[in-house]
Order: sequence, then C-alpha cells, then structure tokens
Amino acid sequence: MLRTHTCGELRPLQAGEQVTLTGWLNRRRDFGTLIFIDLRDRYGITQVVVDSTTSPEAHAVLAEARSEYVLKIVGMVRVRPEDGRNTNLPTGEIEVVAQQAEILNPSKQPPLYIAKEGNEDEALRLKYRYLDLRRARMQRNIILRHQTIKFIRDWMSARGFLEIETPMLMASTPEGARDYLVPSRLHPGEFYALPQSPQQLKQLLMVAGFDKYFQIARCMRDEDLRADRQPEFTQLDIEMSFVEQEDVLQLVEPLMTELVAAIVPQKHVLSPFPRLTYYEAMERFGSDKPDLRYGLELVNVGEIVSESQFVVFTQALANGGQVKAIRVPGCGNYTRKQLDELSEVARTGGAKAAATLSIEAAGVKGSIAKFFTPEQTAALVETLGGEPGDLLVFVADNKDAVAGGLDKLRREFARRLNLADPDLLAFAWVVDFPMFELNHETGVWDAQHHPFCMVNPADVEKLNRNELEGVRAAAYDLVCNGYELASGSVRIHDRAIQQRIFDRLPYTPGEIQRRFGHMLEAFEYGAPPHAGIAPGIDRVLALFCDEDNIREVIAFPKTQRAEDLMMHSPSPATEKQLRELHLDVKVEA
RNA sequence: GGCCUCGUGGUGUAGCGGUCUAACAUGCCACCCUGUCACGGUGGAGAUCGUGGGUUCAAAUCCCAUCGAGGUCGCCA
Repeated sequence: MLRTHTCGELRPLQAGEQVTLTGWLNRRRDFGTLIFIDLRDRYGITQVVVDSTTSPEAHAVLAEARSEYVLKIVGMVRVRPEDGRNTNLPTGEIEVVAQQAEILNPSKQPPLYIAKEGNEDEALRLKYRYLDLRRARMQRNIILRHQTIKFIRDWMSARGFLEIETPMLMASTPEGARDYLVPSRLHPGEFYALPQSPQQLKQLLMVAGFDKYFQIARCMRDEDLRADRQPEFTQLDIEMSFVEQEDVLQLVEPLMTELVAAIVPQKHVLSPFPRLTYYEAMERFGSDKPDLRYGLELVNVGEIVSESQFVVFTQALANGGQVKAIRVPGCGNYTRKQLDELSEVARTGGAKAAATLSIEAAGVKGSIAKFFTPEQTAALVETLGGEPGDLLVFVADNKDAVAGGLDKLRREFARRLNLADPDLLAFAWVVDFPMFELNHETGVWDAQHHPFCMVNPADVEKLNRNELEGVRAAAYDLVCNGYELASGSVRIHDRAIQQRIFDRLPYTPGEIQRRFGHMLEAFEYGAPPHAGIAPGIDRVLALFCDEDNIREVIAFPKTQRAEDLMMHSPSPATEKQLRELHLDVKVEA
C-alpha cells in the first residue's frame, strides 16, 4: 500500500502519528513559506500543511503541485490550533504536517473544476466522465448506488430469494420495444437480441421450481431516450411462485420502506403506501403515475358547465369529452401573459388550451366569466373549494387530452408553488390496469401489457363475452413522485389461456409457435401459479439522490442520441469484422 | 420524425446591428505573503463568438442551413 490512511479518516485520536496519505490536490492556499493543501480521495478531504522553514524539500515539491495532481504525503497528524478548526470537514480538527511529499502524477488543467459544482454543458461532462465522476456529487451518487444494490441483494437473500443470472444474448421477441441486435458469426444472417427484460426466462425459472427469484438485471431497449430513459438500464427483476398479487405488493412495500430508512434516512415515505386503481388515478390526477406529494386534484365540472354559454365547454361535452379543473391557491393575480402561458403548458399534455377564472372577493374574473350564470359560477367555486385569490384552471377536450393537459398543469403549478416536499417519497400502488386499450387510429383494442399478464379473475366472464373495454389486468405499478418505478403482474400459467392471448397478437400461428412455442410447451409440464414485478433501479436512485435525470446516477450514461461521448460508441466496424459476421452495410443517403 | 431551449477564452456567464481591438467571474501563469480553508494582493497570457452560407457600407448580434447538447410529443408490450 502506498498509503496508511485515507483522506477521510484522521481524527484528533491519531495526533502525533506519522501517516502517509495519497490523493488528488483539491485546492491549495499558498502563503509563500507556508502552503496549505486540501488532499482529496473518495473518503474525504484532509488538510496538509507544509512549512519551508522546517521541511524545505517537501515545501519545494508542493510549491510545484497544482489542481488534480496526484500526491503522496508523509507527515505527522497534528490537532489544529483552536481558531484554525474547520467544522465543515469531518477531518477539520486535525491537519497533516508534511515531512515528505511526492508528485505521483501531474495533471493538465482539467476542463471541469473538480472542487466545485459547475454548470457545464452536459456533453463536456460526458466526454470527460472520468473527471466528472471525481466530483463530490457524482461520488455520492455512485456510492449510494452501490449501497442500494448491496442492500437489495442482502434483503432479498435473507428472505430466501435466489439471484439467478440470465443470458445477455437472447432471442428477439416480436412485440414490445425495439431490440438491440447482435449478429451471429456462426449463423450467417441470424441475430441474437439483447434482453429488454428477462421476462420469459424468469417465468421459466418458476417452471423450474426456483420459486423465489431475483436479479439485478441489465435491460436494453432501442427506443428514443428521455430524462428517465437510457438505452440500457438496471432493474430489480423479481418473480415468485405460489403467490397472488397481494403477496408481491407485501414484499416490495417493506423492501422499499426499509431501503429508504437504510440508505436515505433523511427521507420519509407514506405508510402504508396508498393504493389507487388506474381509473381513480386518471380521474383524480390525470396520470397513471401521479405525484402524491401535493393536492391540486382534478375535479370534473362537466355537469355544472353543460348548460353554460361557453361553446368550447359544451361542444367538448357534446363530443363525448370532459371538462375538468384544478384549483390553484394564490395564483388569482396572474397576468394575461402568464395565463396565456398556461395554454402552452396544457398543449404539451395534448390538450388544445386551458381556460381560467380568477376568484376575487367580489366574484370571479376572466375572459370566460361572462359565459356562466351566477348560479353556475357559484357552483364552480364551491365544487372546487375556491377561495379569493385562487385561480381555477379548466381544460375541456376528449378524455385523454383533459387528463394529459391537467397532468402537465398540475406538475407545473406544483413546481412553481414549491408544493412538493423534497424529502417525501410518496410511494403508491396503482392497481387494476385495463387489460386492453383502444387504438384511436385503428379502432382496435390492443393489449396494454405484455402477453403473459393474467386477466383479473373477476373479469374473466367479460373477457369470454368479448367485452374488452372494462376488462382489468392483474397488473400493478409502483409509482413515486410522478415516476413509474416498477411494473408487475400475475402471470398466466395455463397453456390454454396463454394460447388465447397469443392468438390475439398480429402473428400467424406458425410465427407464434416459433416465438412462443417454448413458453406454451413449458406450461404443459406443471407450471406453478406465479407473479412478479421489476422496480427500475436507476429511477429509484434518481429519487434518492434528488436528481431529475437518471444519467446522474449512472457511471457512464449515453446522450439523447444514444452515443457515448467518451468511448465514441456506436462506431463503425472494420471490414474484417463485417466479413466475419456476414454483414454488408448499406448507409442510406 | 415533430416542437421547444441552448452553443462567446480552460470553465460559467454578459454583450443581441457600428462605441467589440469582445466584458465579467473563476481557472491558468509570474511575483509577494506564516494560519488559510471560495485565503489575500499585484501583474500577465488566453476567444477568428459551434460550423457553412446569406442580408447589410458594417454581423457575436438579423436570416437560412447544418452540427452538437438538453427537454418534450410520438415511441417505450
């Protein structure tokens, strides 16, 4: 070892000891004959002091040292003078008086300041990710990530779950996200697919009798990126046999609660986790992943405004749409410009516009106020619980647009008004997802989930009658603060039912046999009832770390165009590689 | 694929038709300084304003295209 201690561990207890520290030069303060250096490693920062009158050689070395030089310091631990303590540092009561100093490696001027949070273009951070990762924030996030995954492994193991690895080179599955493909050298013209999730394999592990399975599983999907979506991401993949939906929820809820307590004790959760049906979530929040840290709930005012003179509202209702509103406290004084911006926000959620009424002591004001009778106005204010000074924001449109528009507005107001407690992790279960959703373009009911998801037993009759609209899936999501953190379901374990679901897919019987024949066959050999779920680790960590984008909790993430700016991937293959893989590349003009 | 935001010394910002021979902060270099911890002081170097066209007597500034980053809709069973 080149060092005896780390930069985070020395205390007055070690005063008088000779120690050797190594680390990066975080900051220096040069007084000529006296130089202070903050030496940094991932454990902390320790102040080194060198005096030219007592250690001229060490002083000469450290006079040369600059930011991010890698140093080795041999010196004596000394309690700092009373007025020289630094209460901001855990090591702030001591300093190391350098006797010898060595530059293990110099550094060019780095393109990022390591010692201070900057506001750099993210492309620069990604290009020099190894420097970005030196910074305190990223070190904290990456360490928290390790602790989280370690906690999960221990917790699941203690409850009898086995971590079982599944292959990265898999077969392409036809539905779902776009696959990442890997060409086969031994099988010209054939490809592996990287897993979108180990879904089929974990179900086959249930058939194999590994009744409690988990895996910290990497998943890849070749879809467009978002703040909470990377081309590869990590899931806690879970599957259990001989259980029902309730058993899965009763496993994950304490896992999350105890994880929060262990890893981010400054944060708190709602206990027990609230449960909402999908229908309820959409009605009250306009979202299947509502942020429950604040109110601003959606209120249906269709009945009140149906007789009004406001054609936009009555027309929307006549077309089978909805009129809903939220009450925003204290925003009644919005200017015309601010009110216009709200329509812009509503548009990002798919609605055409937002209308508003300001509540004043004397009555309501706003461009649409004239369309309502005094009775209608009073009913609106009362139904929404409006107080003077409040702003009522309405969206009238088809059901989806109303939900989307008000969801966006709700989030925007919560942000502006600072309504969300940053230390609250408002976990909640959303249950009873619909089994099918209407494709507005084709008018056909499509399966909303993967084809292994069981129908809610209470709705089997409906399904048999082919009344698809109200059929619920035995599917559930864990949501938190506006993010979908996990999605799961009870699976089909009956060959006949599974066959019927597959038959609904737009594939020929031959294709279904080729793609899913192994699943159908496995179900003929004693498949146990089973269910599972898969929390997204990256999103959990983003919430733990107060980051609003998962790149900040991934060591080496990719850009929105799915590139790695440091390693330069993707990149062209050589002629030789292509030849071996039997590939001919044609780049479109 | 659509829409929106951003791109100016190493880094972050200002400047938004002429006063720009581009400003400020920080970092960097040199010198001074024995108790700092965002040390302080003095001096200095460092940018053809992402790229390419165009408009104009004149472009960092206006227009078009393009490249790059981010956000979002579509997409993500």
